[in-house]
Amino acid sequence: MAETAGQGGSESLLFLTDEQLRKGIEAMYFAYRGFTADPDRILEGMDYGRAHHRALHFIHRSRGTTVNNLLAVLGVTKQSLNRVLRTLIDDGLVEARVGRRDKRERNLYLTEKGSALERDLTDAQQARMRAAYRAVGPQAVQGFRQVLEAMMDPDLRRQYQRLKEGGA
Amino acid sequence: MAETAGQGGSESLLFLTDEQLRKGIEAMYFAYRGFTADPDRILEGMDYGRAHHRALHFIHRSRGTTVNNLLAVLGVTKQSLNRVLRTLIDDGLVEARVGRRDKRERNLYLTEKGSALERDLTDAQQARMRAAYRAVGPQAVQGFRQVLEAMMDPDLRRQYQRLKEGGA
DNA sequence: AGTTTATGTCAGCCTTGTTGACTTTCCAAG
DNA sequence: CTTGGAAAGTCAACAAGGCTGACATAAACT
Repeated sequence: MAETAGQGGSESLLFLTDEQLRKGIEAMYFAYRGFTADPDRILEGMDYGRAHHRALHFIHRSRGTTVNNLLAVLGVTKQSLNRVLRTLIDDGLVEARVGRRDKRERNLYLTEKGSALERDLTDAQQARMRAAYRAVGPQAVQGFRQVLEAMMDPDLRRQYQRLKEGGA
Repeated sequence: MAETAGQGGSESLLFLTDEQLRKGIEAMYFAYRGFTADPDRILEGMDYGRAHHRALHFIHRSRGTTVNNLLAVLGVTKQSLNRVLRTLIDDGLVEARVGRRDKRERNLYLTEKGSALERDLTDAQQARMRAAYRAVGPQAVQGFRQVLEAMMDPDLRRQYQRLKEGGA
């Protein structure tokens, strides 16, 4: 019953049952724990946490981005971000240059030290993902990305797509 | 150079580039926020949070499970779980029956009230996932699940697979 | 009888999120 | 040139949900 896929009509819709959706939910939960496990392991012992990782990631991703941009991407309050950013700047991982056009803005850059940590964290996280990708092949990876994108809130999807292109 | 895909040999491996892996990481991050957004919305205002949702979910999923089992699935300390479980029991959402064979164990069940809340939360979360699944089709969903499963820690993958079957 | 297991609980700490209030700096429009 | 609003920073207080360590009880196992 329910041969893999590819009939003509409505695809049998067996993949939309309550049970299948539950499995998807659980898969998402367990996989996310794996997803964060490796960087968390590196961070513990340092004075940093997952929030610092996220800041480093997105500053690396959009060099010279402003605080406001970062707030929009991360979806936290400026007080919450500031606590994290403060320590990263004080510890010399992030540099905040006064904006050239608009001097109210701060353009954020990773220092050498910041880049080094970001690289370590990303390497760890990518290693797991690379192994998973390799294990399942490009076809499955494409499906993975499609489903994730379809699950995002529209605002976040826009943020996500903006990142894929270039741009600070 | 580097035409799309599908040569004979090793699939060109373009899907394993740093950039592709980074996109995957970001997709995971943004999608997870969407994944939790709807139940969180329901919970806020009640005295409960995401931790209560998880407990309700897995108690529903494995009726009569023990505290120890739940601890293993959730991967938190008993003190942390107890805080959550305590309120759920006191509020009459969860019933803890003394084990029949081993009286040290507590078998956990949802009450009517607990089931009702669990259903609301799951409905909200499933709605988003159903929409996403429907938008991308069964082929993509299969890939989605494959990648997630490949990303899990081995222990968690075992937990996950155990849930798929039956069993308390 | 003594040990181990399952559970519960007290106390205290940390990270990371929140709100609210207030300041400084600076751009831009009137 | 003044004034309103935007960008950023900061202080204080609080909440959720993790954590550790210590200790208590009941039941099972040896």
